[in-house]
Amino acid sequence: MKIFNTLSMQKEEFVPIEPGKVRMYACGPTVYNYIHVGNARPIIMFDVLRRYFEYRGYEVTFVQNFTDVDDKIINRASEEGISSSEVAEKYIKEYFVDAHGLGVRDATIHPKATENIGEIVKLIQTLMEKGFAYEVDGDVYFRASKFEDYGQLCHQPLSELQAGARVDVSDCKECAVDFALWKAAKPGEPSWDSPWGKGRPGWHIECSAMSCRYLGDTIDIHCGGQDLAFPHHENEIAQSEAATGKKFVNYWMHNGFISIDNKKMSKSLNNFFTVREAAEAYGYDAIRMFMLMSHYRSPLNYSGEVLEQAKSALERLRNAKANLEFFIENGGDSGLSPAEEEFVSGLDKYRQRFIEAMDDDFNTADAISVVFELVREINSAVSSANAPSKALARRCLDIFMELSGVLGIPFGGEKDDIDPEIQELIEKRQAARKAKNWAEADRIRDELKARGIVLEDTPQGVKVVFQTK
RNA sequence: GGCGCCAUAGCCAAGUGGUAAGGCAGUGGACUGCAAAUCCGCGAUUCCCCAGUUCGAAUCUGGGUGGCGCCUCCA
Repeated sequence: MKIFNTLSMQKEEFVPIEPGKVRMYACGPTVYNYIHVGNARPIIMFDVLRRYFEYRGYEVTFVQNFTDVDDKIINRASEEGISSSEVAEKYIKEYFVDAHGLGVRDATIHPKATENIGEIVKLIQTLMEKGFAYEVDGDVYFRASKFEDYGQLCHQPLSELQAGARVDVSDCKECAVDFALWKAAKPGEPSWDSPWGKGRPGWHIECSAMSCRYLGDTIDIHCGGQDLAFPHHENEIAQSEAATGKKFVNYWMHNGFISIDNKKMSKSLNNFFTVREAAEAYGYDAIRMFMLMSHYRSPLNYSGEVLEQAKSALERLRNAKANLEFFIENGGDSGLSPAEEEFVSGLDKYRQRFIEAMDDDFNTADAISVVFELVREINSAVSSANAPSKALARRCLDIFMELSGVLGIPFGGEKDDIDPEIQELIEKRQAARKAKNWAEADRIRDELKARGIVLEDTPQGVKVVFQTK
C-alpha cells in the first residue's frame, strides 16, 4: 500500500508501527456551526481510509477530536446568549446528524478538548521544563526557534516563515512564529486552573495531547485538510516531538480543497454551503458520491451540475443492486451452470484491479471506475440470460456489495414493505395490462410514480423501485 | 517575497515513458403495448502552448501562458 506523505512529498510504502494495526488521528471540527461541504471532504475521505484498512485486514484505532473550546465558540455563545458548552454540545449533535447522513462511521474515539485539560496542562509543563515554552502574563507560548526541525512539514525554513508572518503590533511573543499553548482567561470566558493562572488551551496543543493520550507518542497516520498543514500540523509536530523526543507521526495525509467558482470554500470568504443545505438540494448520498469520484488530493469544484452528475452516476449503481435483488427473489431455481461458475470466478479480476487502485494512495476515482465496469459486466450477464438464476444473482451481488462497501457507496435504507394500498394499485394495473387497457395501466403507473414508486415491467414480473432522495 | 499545486472530450474525472479508464449529458439500434431499467454502437489522431531528451511523451527536462492554495482563523 502506498500513501502520499506530506512530510516527504512522495508516495511511500505503508509500514505500520505494529504489524496488522493502524493508529490514525484526524483533526475534527471546531463546533460552532454546521459543517460545510469543504469540511465533509476529509470526513468522508478518512472514513474510506479506515474502511479500506479494515478491508485489508488491519485493526484500526481511529481518533477524531472535537475542538469544543475556542474563540469562535465563545463568540457564538455570546451572540446567542448561551454558554459555550451549550454551543459546542449543540453542534456536536448536528455534526453526527451530517456525518451519519454522509455514511460516515463514528470514530473509535471522539475525544473533546475540554475533557483533556489535565493532559494538556501536563504537556505544557513538560515543554516549560525543557525550555520550549515561556510565559508572558498568564499566556504561554511555544518557542519555535528552539525546535530545530520547525518548518519540516511546510518545507520552509524558520527564517522564511518569519519573513512571511504578519506582524501583530500588540504582540508580546519573542518571535512572530511562536504560538500560544495556553491563553490567560478574559472575564466571562470558560477557564481552567493551571500553573499560569486561569486560562484555556491554545488550538494546537489539544491535538498533540489527545493524540498522545489515546494513540501513543508515535502514531501511523495523522490527517486533515491541506490548510491545516501550516500552522496547525507543523505546530503539533513541534510540541509533541519537543516534549517526547520521539517522532510524532509517520504519515501525514492532507486532502485537497473544495472550491466554488474556483475559489476555496471557506468560512472567512463566506462562500460556503453547509452539508445540510447541499443535502436538502441533492441528498447526502450525492455529496458522498461526488467526493468518491475524484482523488482526495485533487482540487474539487462544487456546483449544482456536478452534484446532479454524481447523483445520476449513483443511480446506475443503485439500479444494479435493485436488479440483482429482484432476481434473487424472482430468478430461476437452478444452481450455477459450469459456464456461470466460470463467469463468477472471472469477476475476481475486478476485485484485483480495485485493490490495486486503492493501494495506490487510495485512488477512489480509479476504484469506482472498476466498480462501474463490474456493473456493466454483471448487468450484461444477467440481462442476456433468459431466466437468470437466483444463485447467479446472489454471487454477483456479493462481489458488487463487497467492493461498494469499502467505498461506503450509499444505497439508502432497506427495502420498504409495499403497503396494501399500493399493492392493490399494482394488481389493478396488471389486470389492466392483461386486458390491454393501456390508458388505465399508464395512468396507474404515473400515479405511483408521482408518489415515488416506479414500476418496471420485466419478463419475470413487475419490479417495484422506491425512489430515494 | 518564500513554498506548493493544477491544466485531459460539452461537463466531471483516472492514467504519469509504450500509443487515451470510468461517470454524466447527447445520439443510433436492440428489448418493451408504450415506458423504465438494461445491453450493443457512436465521441479526444489527441491530453494548455513552444522547444528538448527518447526508437517512442499526455506522461521526463527547460521555457512560456492561464488558474489555485499555504505563509493569518479556516477541512
